[in-house]
Amino acid sequence: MVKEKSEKLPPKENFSEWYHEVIEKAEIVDVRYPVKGLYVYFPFGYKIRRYVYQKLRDLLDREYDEVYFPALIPESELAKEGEHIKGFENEVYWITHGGRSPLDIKLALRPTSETAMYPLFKLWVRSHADLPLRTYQIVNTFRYETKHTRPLIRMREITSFKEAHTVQATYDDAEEQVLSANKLYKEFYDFLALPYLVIRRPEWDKFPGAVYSIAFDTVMPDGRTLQIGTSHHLGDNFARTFDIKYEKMDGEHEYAHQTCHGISDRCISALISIHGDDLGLVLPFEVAPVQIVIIPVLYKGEEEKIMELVNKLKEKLSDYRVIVDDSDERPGAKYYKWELKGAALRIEIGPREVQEGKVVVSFRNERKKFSVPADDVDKKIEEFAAEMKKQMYESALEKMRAFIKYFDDTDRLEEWVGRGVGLIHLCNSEECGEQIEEEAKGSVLGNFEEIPDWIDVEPVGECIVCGRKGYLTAVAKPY
RNA sequence: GGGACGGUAGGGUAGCCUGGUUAUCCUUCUGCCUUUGGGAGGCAGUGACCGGAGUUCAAAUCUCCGCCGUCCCA
Repeated sequence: MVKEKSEKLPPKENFSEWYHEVIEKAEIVDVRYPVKGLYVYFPFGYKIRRYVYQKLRDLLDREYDEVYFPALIPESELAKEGEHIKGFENEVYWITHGGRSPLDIKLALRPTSETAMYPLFKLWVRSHADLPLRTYQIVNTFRYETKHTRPLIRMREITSFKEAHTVQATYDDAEEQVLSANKLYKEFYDFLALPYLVIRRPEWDKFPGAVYSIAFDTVMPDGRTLQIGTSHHLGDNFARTFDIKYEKMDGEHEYAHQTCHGISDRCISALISIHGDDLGLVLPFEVAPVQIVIIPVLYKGEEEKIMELVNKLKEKLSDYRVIVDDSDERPGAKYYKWELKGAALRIEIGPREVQEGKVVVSFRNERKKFSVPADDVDKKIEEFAAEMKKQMYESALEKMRAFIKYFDDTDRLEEWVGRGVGLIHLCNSEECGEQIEEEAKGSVLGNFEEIPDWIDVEPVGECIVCGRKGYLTAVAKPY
């Protein structure tokens, strides 16, 4: 008889509830910190963060240098770039006092670091030989969000903002950098087995101060989209504001061109949301805090023989993050526990295995179980990890595809948006964009920068609103 | 910005209308016994009325203020 257990998660179809429960029960973040929009990473969640961001660091370290800039920005710098400050002024936290004395110049808690970094970039960049300058930092940023805050999705303190900032000589060089950043993001999200759409944000929704913005969007299990990466071409807008010039070979001075690109904690919320299932977390092997859990099935009188095989195997698997769960619980309870925590591989060892010299292996993602000779397991781990990731990616992509549908009629589009992503042809005028946002009760994410091969729609067609030339555009309800 | 609702152990809750017993139940947690191939059982134990003021012989319960949170509308 199956008893309804209170520790059971709500089903994933009930996504919002599932998400909050899994984040607490699997010990990702503690939502009980007594300030709205600020969250605490549990040790377990912080491990996931560390492994995910380690990958991001490894990718960036190929061509960027890590730096650190202060968290406080003087008002005078923050306000220099007109468009930029307009985009952020309603969400900036201000430090107005030092002790009891009011400050002469207020200090902003960085909402993002352009205006912290670029005054120094002016000093760092002197000649063409200093370019390209490629830097990144992984820091916390603050935004006074008034809309519904959500753990890892919309936070007042973004705890893990990876922001890269580059300086190039020419517009084209900077454009190349944007493309290279996109490539890097693809590698990152492929590593996490997360599918994405690469979309150019409409003019009215680009990063404040940018020439154009490209975003990576993914689709959450409820059909709403989540922006999980951005990359912006800043042209020479900031260079003119902050006077970043370089001396060319011929001795002339010219304004530099810049890009910036960011990834935040949202990559972790996507990881949890997209791969997770009714039982809890499902994580790619590489970022699972517990890659392998060994569960001894101890029968009376045979404990010693069983533990002998368990310990031998643990030794052989010492290259991985392995846990032997020999706690005083029934095996079934342990299976559920480690499934909740997203342990990628489970190995069961009981009297049968000792007798046959085999072990039972179970994949977390598809929960299939099979026997492997005990002597071979260690050599098969990489193969298992790769197989699981492939399955996870395929399953995630299949789900995303089901959320994406083309429409040539706004009524049907409206019915769909909010449950999934609508594709339409749309011209790039703001009037048509606004009209469609109103009618579809969603947001125009923008034109496809790259159309995935599984989308079988013409890239160009008649604008659904005005009939002029329109481009393939995504409309959705974003987080 | 406007409105509605809420705050009782680590989590979820009952009690509040109609003030009065040792504050209910589930879960978690600790210890012991027993058990172990998909959430076992028994016994014992730890743990709570958001803060302040007021009314009253007596406040989780009624009143006011504060703080925090959730939902809805702009």
